[in-house]
Amino acid sequence: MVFSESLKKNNDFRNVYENGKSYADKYLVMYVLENNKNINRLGISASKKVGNSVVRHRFARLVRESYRLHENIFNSGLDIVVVARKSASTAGYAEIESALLHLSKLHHILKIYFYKD
RNA sequence: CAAGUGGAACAAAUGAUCGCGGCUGCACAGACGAAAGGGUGCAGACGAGGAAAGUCCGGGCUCCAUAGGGCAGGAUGCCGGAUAACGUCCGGUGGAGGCGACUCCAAGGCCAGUGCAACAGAAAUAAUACCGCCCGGCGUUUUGCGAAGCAGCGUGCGAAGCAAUACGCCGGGUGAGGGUGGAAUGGCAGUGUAAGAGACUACCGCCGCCGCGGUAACGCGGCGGGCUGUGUAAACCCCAUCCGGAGCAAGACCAAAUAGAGAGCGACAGACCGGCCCGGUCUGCUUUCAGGUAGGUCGCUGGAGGGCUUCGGCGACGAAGCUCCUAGAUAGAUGAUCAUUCGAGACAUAACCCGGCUUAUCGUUCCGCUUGUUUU
RNA sequence: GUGGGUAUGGCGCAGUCGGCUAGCGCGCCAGAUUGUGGCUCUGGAGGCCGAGGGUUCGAGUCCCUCUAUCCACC
Repeated sequence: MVFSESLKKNNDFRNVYENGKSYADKYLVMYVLENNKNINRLGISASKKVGNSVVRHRFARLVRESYRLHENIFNSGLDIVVVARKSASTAGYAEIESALLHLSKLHHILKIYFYKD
């Protein structure tokens, strides 16, 4: 990913949870906070309640792939945390991708020309 | 062909594009960082499992502790072997199930001791009390006989007595009959007896001794004892064997920071001692050392490793030769899209490494064996 | 990675050394009381003790495997 890196520290996650804004739908919860840098940082979280290791890893890959393929239309300078809900355990790529883009629109973090389509 | 049984292997496949991880090679910049270290691009081959899971056992490895021995605690538990080790595996013994192939068994010791055995039952381990059965004595009831006697005259009544019967009491014999229980003094049949009893006898069981076979567990045979309560040790316990503790966030190295120690500097600044200078102390500056946080590196994958052949062994396994090398992340790499095929793809993601066990699981293929049916 | 706890009526908890039909409080239902409701009194229903095996004559209790959940330490 060219413009982004991943969110690593527990303190970073904590900061986004406490100070960021959140929207949610059936599959995902998305927290967003401006980080005053010129890159985005993406954090993915899935608790043990969602499923076993295979399910959680697959969720993380689907989110990462969805973000990677649409990276160029995101605004920069954001910390984004995506949390899995329980129904995400059975979701495929198409559902996760549409959910991610839908929540991004609600956050107004996509570049302007995307909305003209 | 059907049903079954034991074992082994595989775990959707192929192609294209984009993307991820470390490795190798080449190129670029020598930017980032105090240092340790590292960056970017291109190419190449490689990149999770049979259980990677649960963390139930065992070992390697690392650090700590440790003269030697014992106690406590824990684990294991038929015998022999395999192994680095095991609670695993192999072979055998005994028992249970199945027509069979075959499967299953925490399978040492309740004649070392202690504890427990509700309810039911006469009684739950202490001995025989209770009931029963048998014998004898006494008393009473009923029936029969009935000398004397009475009525009376081919008979009837009938005290004592005798016999039988039933009940009660006393004394003795007997030993499992009491049907309740998971378990009742070995079982069953007969002899025997007043009634009975291993009291005696045959068979089976049990215990002891001897012989033979086997490394052993144990098996087979013979002789003897008439014979001792049962269950529970996944109750305490006894016996035998084994076990030091912690865990890769182990541990080692580099090392900003921040405590600390030493040396140097009076060139500079401040404070204190002092009337002032010199001098001294503290802060300071430079430097060395110790220390180890953030961060980084190693540990980190070539190993009790896999495959094939030969040899030894019933086998687990061992030996020799040839050959192969196939993840190593550190917030944690396998995904997305398209196309084709089939039966429409289960369970489930390495985290120091191995050997097992247990549990989950869509299916596919192969081999051995058993039983039944049909055909020849 | 290591170690430990809990699971019992709808809820919160007892259940001893294995032994009779598993108890307690709150709640629920019915009745009594009251003009009505509450309080009170009386009676009642509701459990296969997380799941599956095993040991035992007998298991909520003992042993094994599994499931869920909670906690502690590095």
